[in-house]
This record gives sequence, structure tokens and C-alpha cells, in this order.
Amino acid sequence: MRKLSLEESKHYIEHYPISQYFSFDITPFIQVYEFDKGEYIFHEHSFPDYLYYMIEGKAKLYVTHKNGKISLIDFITSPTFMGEMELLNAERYSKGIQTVTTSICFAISIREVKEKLLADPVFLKMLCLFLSQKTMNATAKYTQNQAYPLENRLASFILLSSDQQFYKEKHTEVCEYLGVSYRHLLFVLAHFCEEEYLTKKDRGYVLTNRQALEKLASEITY
Amino acid sequence: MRKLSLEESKHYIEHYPISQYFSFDITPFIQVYEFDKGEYIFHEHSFPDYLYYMIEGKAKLYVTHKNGKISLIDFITSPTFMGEMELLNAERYSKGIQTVTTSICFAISIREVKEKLLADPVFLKMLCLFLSQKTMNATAKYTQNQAYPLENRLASFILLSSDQQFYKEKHTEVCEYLGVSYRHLLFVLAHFCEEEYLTKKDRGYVLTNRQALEKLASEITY
DNA sequence: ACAATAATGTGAGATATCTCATATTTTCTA
DNA sequence: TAGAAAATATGAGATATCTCACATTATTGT
Repeated sequence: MRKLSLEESKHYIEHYPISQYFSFDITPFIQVYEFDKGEYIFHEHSFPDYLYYMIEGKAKLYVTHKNGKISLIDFITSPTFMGEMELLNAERYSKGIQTVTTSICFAISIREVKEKLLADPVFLKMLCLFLSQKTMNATAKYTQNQAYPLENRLASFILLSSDQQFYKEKHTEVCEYLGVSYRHLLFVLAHFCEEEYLTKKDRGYVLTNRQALEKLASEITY
Repeated sequence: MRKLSLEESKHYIEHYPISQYFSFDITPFIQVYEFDKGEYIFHEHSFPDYLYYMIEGKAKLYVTHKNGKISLIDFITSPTFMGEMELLNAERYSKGIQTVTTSICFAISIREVKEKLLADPVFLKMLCLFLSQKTMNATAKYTQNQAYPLENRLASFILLSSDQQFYKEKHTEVCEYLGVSYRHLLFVLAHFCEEEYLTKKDRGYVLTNRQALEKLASEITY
């Protein structure tokens, strides 16, 4: 984690305006941080001092269970807020957030502006919207995890995340996201190759039968 | 669904004050409805006209998947708001809500007060808290569903929902809540009986080895 | 540039959970 | 109060998914 210079900070603050989310001038309370790839923004069970607004980068929100399993709750992609639940005191301690790529974040000191934020209708309305959006996505993902085998969900995921006809995501991330073991993900991928829906190439997979994947994915969407 | 008389409504409005959630007088906008057991408060894919505040009763929030499976997202217990995401326009159409018991709700016409509510910091702050609380519960439930076999989750559920040493919930509801098939729930219950953690009696189960259940449940909590 | 670490890949065996079929009992409703 | 609907109960067989072990191949830090 590196605090950016005034110069650099100014650049980001100008290029990623967030004034629309507040009814007062938030810029005096903003510091800009850069997190390295793989760095933790929140450690699990810590109590955050900052509300973050990620403007560049990608991170994982996860929770570690007593038995050692890790549930990836969500991929966090910019732009987005982080630590808003903790700001609300809705949870005593935080979940973990670890960056996947180098990330740039605005950091807003909770101590300094908590009172102001929690009385600001502009901010609160945005936060309500943001929270319900997040909840809906999470709900959709989790209920689908429960209702459909990996075959369908993976087909859907491949279609969403492939670039043109090429799929190239890290298995280690995908299996966590889809809530299955690494082993099982590989099984189903192998099965897709057998059926020639996919063909291995270089470090990824070419979509050789998009229609078949669409059929599998279509069983989910409602 | 039955609209209560002025007389009855007055009684409920006095006994379940909600003025604390608003910075203006909400009572002129409140109508009181009674929903029968099993009745739908929101049909799936409908677009709600009212924001509800349930003061008595219990309901199920669910979603029906294309393949016919039903995911119970949450048990809704009073007091709670319903339809708040729709008020925010966060979702185009609603999930389904069906009462489990006869329920009494305050109904607030969205058309009449939407503008006022979305500019009311008192209401918005409460709503933020409410939404994040809900999200956290849902997240905890779903990640645990993924990370632990039914054995552990059921033990935990039995301890939470049993009255004294007696467990008596409807299997049909529990299996939906825990996200497993009816058949599998019965298997694990039978297994608990074999191990003599539980003993069947009347229409329910006596907890004959609470400690064993606690051990199983303790593997979850973090 | 090399050692350490992370990611990929595969096999074998176990198990958690599902589907479907069917029977009985309880509860609701007309 | 009888018939319908819902809830309980159990068996048999299938399958989706997991664990563990181990080998190979990238990627990364120093």
C-alpha cells in the first residue's frame, strides 16, 4: 500500500469525480492509495478506519470458514465502494478483501466524516441503491449455485467472461467464485472439451460450439 | 388480503409505532392490511405498489428457477420492511413473498411518498442499516450452505429453533431454507436418531444429546 | 537466472445430495 | 364430515461434487 503524492492524487481526483455522491465537498477528506496486486485492503476480522472507493482495479471479497474453506463472496470491480457496511456499524468486524490486480482507491477517513455521511441524503440514497444492487447480485448468484449443477453455471460464466471466442480465466479464481472444488471445475471443463464445446489452445480455451454452451446457460436465466 | 377498518388500523398504528423511521408524519399514508396464511404479498415478477412494514406474522421470500426448483431466500419475520428494493427501483420486478402465518402489514403507497422517502435522511439511514443487515445474514447463510454439509447446518438450526429440548419445525420449510432436498433432510434426521442425538416423540424430536449437536454446530461458527 | 511459489492437470475412491416412486398420515376446506 | 391437499416417511439407484495424492508447468521475487 502506497499513499500517492499530492500531484498524483490530484490527477485521480479530477479524473474520477465522486462529488455526485455527496451533498458536500468530499475532496478535502480524500487520500489516494495504491494497493499492489495480492495485497489486502481489509484483513478479516479487522475494524476498518477508511471507507474506500475503488476507481481502478479488481479485488476479491471473501470469508474464511472454521474448517478452512474459503468462500468467495464477490468479485469487486471498480468503480465501487468498500467498507460501507462497517461504516454503518452493521458488522462488528470486516470480511477480507484482497486485490487481484493493482488497484487505486480513494480513502475516506471514517472517523472524520462518519457523522456527516450518515446524515447526508444524497450519500445515503446512493448507498441504499448500491447495497440493494449488491444484495440482488449476490442472491442471484447464490440461489443459482444451489439450484443448478456446475455444468450450467460454468457455461453461463464462460459466455460472460470470454473475449470473442476465447476463454481464459484462472481456474483457481473461477472455482472459488462458482463455489466448487478446483478438481470438479477441471472435470467439467474436460467434459466440455470431450463434447467439443471447447478446444484447448495456448493457455485457454476456444469456444467451438457456442450454441451448445448457450443452451446450457439458458437453462438458468429467469 | 383484507383492508382493516379505521378502528382496527388505529389500534395497530398506536401499538406499532414507526414514526422513528421517518422525519415526517407517515401515518396519513398508512393503510393496514391483513394477509391470510399462505397468501401472497408479492407475486413473482410483479411490480409492487406498496412498501410494506410487517408488524405481525412470518413470510417466505423465494425465487422460482427456470428448472422448477424453488430457492427460499429468507424467512421474513416481523417487524420488517418488504418491497424496499422495488421502492429504490433496484429491481425491475419483485421476488415472491408468501405468508407462512396470518400477517398484519402497514402498507405505504409508493406512488404517494416515493419522492419524500428518497430524500429523507432518517428513513434512508435506517434503510441502509436494514439492507446491510439483511445482506450479511444472507451472505452468512449462503456461504455456510456451500462450506458445510447438512449435518453441521442442521445441528445448528435445530439448536436455534428448538424450544427447550424439543424440535418441531416443518420439514418442508426447513429443507427449503437449508437448501437441500426433502429426502436428504429426512436422511440426516434419521441419522441423528440412530446416533441418539434426537428421539422422535409425538410430532417432533426430543434433543437427547445436546452436546453432540453443539459439537457439530460449533464447526460452523466463526 | 534460479529457487520458491502459484497454477495447472489427472487418477482413484469416497460421500453428500438428488431424483423418482410410492405409501401413510395429517390438515385443510367445501 | 368427506374428499382434497399437504406433510411425513422410506427405498433404490443415480450423480454432482469432494478429498487427497501426486506430477508438471508457469510465474515471480531476489
